[in-house]
Amino acid sequence: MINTNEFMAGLGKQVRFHRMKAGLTQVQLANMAGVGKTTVFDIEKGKTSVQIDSLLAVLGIVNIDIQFSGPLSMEYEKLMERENN
Amino acid sequence: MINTNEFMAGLGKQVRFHRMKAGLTQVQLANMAGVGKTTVFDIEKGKTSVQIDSLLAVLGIVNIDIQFSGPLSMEYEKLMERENN
DNA sequence: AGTATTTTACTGTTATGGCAGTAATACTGA
DNA sequence: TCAGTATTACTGCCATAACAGTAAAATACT
Repeated sequence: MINTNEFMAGLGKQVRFHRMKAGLTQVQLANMAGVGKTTVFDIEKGKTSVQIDSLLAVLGIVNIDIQFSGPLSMEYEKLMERENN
Repeated sequence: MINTNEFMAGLGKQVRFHRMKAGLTQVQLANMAGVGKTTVFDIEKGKTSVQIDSLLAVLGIVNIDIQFSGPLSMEYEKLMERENN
C-alpha cells in the first residue's frame, strides 16, 4: 500500500531537484505550467491534496514521467487491442 | 508532454477493470478507500481535477502502482545516498 | 420478462484547494 | 557586508472538489 505522504514528499523533492537543474525559479515554473506559485511551492513541500491536473502540468515542464501499472494491466491492454481490430 | 485528459482517461479505465476483476462495486471500493462514491465514479470517468490523495487511496485498494521518473532521478538518488552516509 | 443491483447523473451543502498579494526570512553573488 | 533574488509563510477571496442523497438509466440475474 502506497504511503501518500511519503510518495508526495519524494515526488516534491524530485520536482525541486529537476527544477533547479533546469535553472528555473518556482515562479517561472509556475508560469510555464500554468499554475500559481503557491501550487509549485506546495508540491515541492509534499502537500498531498494537490489536484492531478496541476501536478501533471508541473511534472510535464520539468520532464518527469508518471506511469501506473497493476497486476491486470497487460491483460487489459491485450483486451483493448482485440477490440480495436 | 503528457496529455492530462488521456492520462486520466486511461487510468480511469484501468481502475474500473481492476475493480471489476476484484468483484467490487464502486460503492464498496469507495468505502474501502475512504472516499465518496462520487469520487470513484469521477476517477473512472477520467476527471482531471481529482486530488492526489483521493486517487492514491483508490489505486492502493485495486493494487495499481504509480511511479515517476525524470532524466535526473538517478543522479538525485545517488546524491541522497551519499548524504545519508 | 421481471426484479434486484449497479451505474450514471444531478443537486445542494460544506470544506478546502488554488490563487495573488504581501512580508519576512534565507540565499547568492558582487 | 550589502543588495538583489528566491523561498517560505501567511492572508483573504473565490471557485470548486468531495460528499451524501436521490432518482433515472443501464446492467445482471433468475
